[in-house]
Amino acid sequence: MAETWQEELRARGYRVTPQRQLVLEAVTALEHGTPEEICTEVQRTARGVNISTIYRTLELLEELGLVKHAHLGHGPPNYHLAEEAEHIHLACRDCETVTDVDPKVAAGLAEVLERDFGFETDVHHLTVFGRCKNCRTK
Amino acid sequence: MAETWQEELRARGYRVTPQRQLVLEAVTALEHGTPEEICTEVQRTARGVNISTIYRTLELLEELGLVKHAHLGHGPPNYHLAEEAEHIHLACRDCETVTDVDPKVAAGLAEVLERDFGFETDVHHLTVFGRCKNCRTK
DNA sequence: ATAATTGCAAATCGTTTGCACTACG
DNA sequence: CGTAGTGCAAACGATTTGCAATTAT
Repeated sequence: MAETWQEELRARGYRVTPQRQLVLEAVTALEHGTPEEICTEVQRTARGVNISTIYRTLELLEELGLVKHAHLGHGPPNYHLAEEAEHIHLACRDCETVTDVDPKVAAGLAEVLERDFGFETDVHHLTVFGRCKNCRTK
Repeated sequence: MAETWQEELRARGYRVTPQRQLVLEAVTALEHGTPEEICTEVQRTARGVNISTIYRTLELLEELGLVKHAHLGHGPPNYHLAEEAEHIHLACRDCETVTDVDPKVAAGLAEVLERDFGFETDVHHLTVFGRCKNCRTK
């Protein structure tokens, strides 16, 4: 970890602001958060922060490769740290919870798609919809 | 084909309207259409049809099990006939095209998720993001 | 006839943008 | 000090809703 993200920001001519720190902390804390949820989390410590700043900051952090997002069903996108991006999402259609699982489980799929269709799979962006263990046993 | 969808509609107390016929035809014709696209297609034969009717009708047709939808990236959802739902989507992040492939390719994945996580995979709802053959060779 | 369905316009939700003001470097 | 970043309010695109007029049964 030679370079902190703050240095990385400055090196690219961006500035380190409290808002940006807070957004990154919120993404870390929430693990899977929508812009709205991240905004609420940020506002717990800094009431004045505007939702548009959240959007702009998430875009920036994603450009820097610090966070990533995935689309889980209808709703707004879901942000998480890039480091923790190495997983695929299991989205339950009933209880709406998201479970992270090792991308290994999709290795076979990716291989077939590569071989048969020349398709390069974006594994970390993969979301599998279905029903989780809990909801099935009800 | 003992029961037509028209009979099915009436049996449930719904009515068969030209709008509903047209929406179903449009979904059939487009294969993968957003509400907006379906609306445009419908309006080719019936100018007056309102977009809100399209939404209401798609919801109804989905409830009846005639059509299904999937979420492909950011944009609006994508509707297709339920009969043709037996495929998974490969969504290219560059050219935005969608390729349908046999759900068999995901059989292994579904099996692992079932065994290791008790998760029931909604195979027809599966969308794999990545880059298609075409875009990769550019 | 009469209840379901539609068209329309307004409301809503998530997201983006223009701009004057603020604050990082 | 100068420019990047912010808050705010207004614009935006997709979707939903209330309601009066229309239409399938």
